Amino acid sequence: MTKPDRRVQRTRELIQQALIALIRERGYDPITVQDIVDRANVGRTTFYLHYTSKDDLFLHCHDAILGQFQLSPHTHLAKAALVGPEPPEAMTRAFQHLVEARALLTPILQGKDSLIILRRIRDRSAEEIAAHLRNAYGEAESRIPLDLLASYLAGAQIALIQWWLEKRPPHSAEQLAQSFHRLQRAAIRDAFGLGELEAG
Amino acid sequence: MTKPDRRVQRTRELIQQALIALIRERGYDPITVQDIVDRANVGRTTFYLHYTSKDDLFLHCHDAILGQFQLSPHTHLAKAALVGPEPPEAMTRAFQHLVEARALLTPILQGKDSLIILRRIRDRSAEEIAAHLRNAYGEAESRIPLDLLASYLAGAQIALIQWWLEKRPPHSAEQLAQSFHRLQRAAIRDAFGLGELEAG
Amino acid sequence: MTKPDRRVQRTRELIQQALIALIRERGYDPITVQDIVDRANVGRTTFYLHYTSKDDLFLHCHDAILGQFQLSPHTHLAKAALVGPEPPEAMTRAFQHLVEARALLTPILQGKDSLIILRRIRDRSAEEIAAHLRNAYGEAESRIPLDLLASYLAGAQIALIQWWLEKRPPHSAEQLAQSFHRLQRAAIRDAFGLGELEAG
Amino acid sequence: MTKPDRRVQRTRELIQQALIALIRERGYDPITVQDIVDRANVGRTTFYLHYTSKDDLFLHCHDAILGQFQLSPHTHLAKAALVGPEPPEAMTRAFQHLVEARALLTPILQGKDSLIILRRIRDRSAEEIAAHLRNAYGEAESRIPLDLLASYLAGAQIALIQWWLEKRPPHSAEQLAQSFHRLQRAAIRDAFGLGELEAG
DNA sequence: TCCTAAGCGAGACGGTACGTCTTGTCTTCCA
DNA sequence: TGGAAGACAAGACGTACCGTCTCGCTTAGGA
Repeated sequence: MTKPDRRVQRTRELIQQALIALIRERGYDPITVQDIVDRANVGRTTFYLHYTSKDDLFLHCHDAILGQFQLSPHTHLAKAALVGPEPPEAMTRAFQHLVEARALLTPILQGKDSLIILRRIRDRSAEEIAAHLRNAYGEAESRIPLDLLASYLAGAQIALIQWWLEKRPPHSAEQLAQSFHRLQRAAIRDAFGLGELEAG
Repeated sequence: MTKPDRRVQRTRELIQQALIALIRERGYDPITVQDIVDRANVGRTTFYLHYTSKDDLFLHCHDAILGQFQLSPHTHLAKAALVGPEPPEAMTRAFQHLVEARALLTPILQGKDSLIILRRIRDRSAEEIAAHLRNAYGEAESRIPLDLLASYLAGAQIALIQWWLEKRPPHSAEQLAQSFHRLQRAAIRDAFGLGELEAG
Repeated sequence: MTKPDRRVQRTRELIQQALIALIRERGYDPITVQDIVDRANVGRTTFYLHYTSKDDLFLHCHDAILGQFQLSPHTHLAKAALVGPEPPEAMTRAFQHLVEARALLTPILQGKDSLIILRRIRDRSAEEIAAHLRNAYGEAESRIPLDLLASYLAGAQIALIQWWLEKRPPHSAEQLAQSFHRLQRAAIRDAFGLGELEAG
Repeated sequence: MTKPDRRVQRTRELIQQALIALIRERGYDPITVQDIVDRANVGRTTFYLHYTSKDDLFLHCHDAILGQFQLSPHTHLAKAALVGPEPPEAMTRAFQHLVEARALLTPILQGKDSLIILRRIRDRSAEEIAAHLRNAYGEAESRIPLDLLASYLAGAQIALIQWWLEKRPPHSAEQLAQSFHRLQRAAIRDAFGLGELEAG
């Protein structure tokens, strides 16, 4: 049996919070391990005792980061949500939330070192979408392989968010949500042959 | 006036070819400047005389790389191409070409350092798509902001290629082309309200 | 009053024996505190409870080590012993003993960290020699300051032993003893003006 | 052919001088490689380009250090020098020089890390003495193996210097020289059976 | 045809960060 | 309640690259 050892937990949190704080200040790439341990008031060795590298630490922070992307396929891809051209309220709120989280997200979306987590977000997102579609519509019904479709949707979603946060186009969160909703709906309808139920 | 000096040109080519060759062998990230100059039989100084960094050199190689992504919106998003559910032949060929170029592309798509060029490919792709749509359909006609739509399509395209080359799912190039074509068509039809012309 | 506490004694012995054993195996320098506590089946804290450092422990082991240098001035510098050119039997035995103790002594004589104990052996040896000479001949009789003479003899003795154990010249223990005896005798005779009693 | 490259020579001198200066200030042991490169205004890498460790550097400084021990067997063990009880003038001067060099020598004689160079001084000294004796008196003439005798004399000499510089006894340089001379003379006379030519 | 400036190979250099190692302290928990 | 277990802060270590720098050698292209 391993004892949880409250100290260990505390140390890890100190280190993770130090990283998050530093990312907000200067972005991810220029941060060094020394910066992190200085900020966390922790010995260099201790850092390597818990994480193998800065990237490894970063991956272990993904809960703090993934949580920012609050786009759950269960709500924004629910069958009911895809009927009309209006996006579910939750999606609009999610896009609004992204703006607020920009300080943390921008450095992550831009830094080259954070590519790993971006990839992970994308893959996890694709998996969730695929699972949801398989569940809600059934694999066999689709004219397009579900894994392909999921990858398409997940990639488009990430790209859209990246584009919006980086390029800062003048579109509002509502507009974003609506456009994204339309495009998703079109893709899924096409895949499952749901026809044009209304003009939109 | 600067004289072209054939030697300068030759040196740059040596360096670029050295990089391309090394990428094929081990991927992009682990390559060091020293590796490149050793391979190119060139002095370290000479390298920095022409390029400011490995990334800078990489960007100057982008012709050699961008050329591999032979997806031009002028052909695969042409109005005529979007009528039926069958992808234009050129698109199928482009996907087939990607498989052949896998040895070069995979390290680039995966390495974190190559994020820059990936971003550049994506942005340039988005610009081309936007220009094409503006030209072919007119900005005003769209229910979705054209820049947003272009970003969506470009992101989805890159993600799909990445997914296909990395995960190596069992779908053929033809299948890829067809699915991708359907999804693009659905998005554009939805944006421009072209209705369901046929069952597909 | 502190209780002797047999456990404390036991722990110290465990630690000391661990050190001695490790010295025999790999020499002194590369041993770490962690090595010692692992070998002794003792907690790190416990070690520092009894000794302040590896060197400190080493000094507390000196009985186990000093005992190997069985050269007592009371016997090998006794007035009677210095009459003839033949060394006292005890001295020959002492040199023979050194060969047997080589496994333990060599790492100590060579390791840089063991300089402390070597210095201590030398100083103690010099003190003993000085006390003996003062006692046997009287301070005033010497043409050479007794502390200087003692230091000279002690230094020469250590050096000879070091040289013999390290360089492994082909001379036998008997030869060593005889030569060393002659040289000591010559030094003391010169100091106290005892003339040439015989040809030797 | 290797070019000497004046820069390399300069760098090495900078580093060596930095070490010597630091030894004078704080002794040898507590100096770190970083201290040295800081003082020498040299990159850490550069240090390791020329020397493998602090000790290695130290050994390469031995000319600067060995020179302080100006006791050449050719003068202080010359046949002529051993006739009378008075030490050659050069020996007295050498001992006087040692006092002046105390600031540099004391840290070296005491620090545990400098054991290496001390050993080297001792060995080289022994070799020189052996060579001189072999040359001046002939190997066969000695009742004592010459290498043994040389080791004895060299060890005694180092020990005496160490004792004098460390313990700072009230004896003058002249006294030291005289005593040391007598003892050496006695040892060599005994070895080569030169009898007592005079009372001394 | 020479000669003179540029391009170049070679590699030393200062610098930054890395991941590892050992030390001595401090905490927790068990017997 | 003392000791084993081991987390921890501190900081030196030797390595890997970086981008800059001198140093001569080669090699045109204009005189």
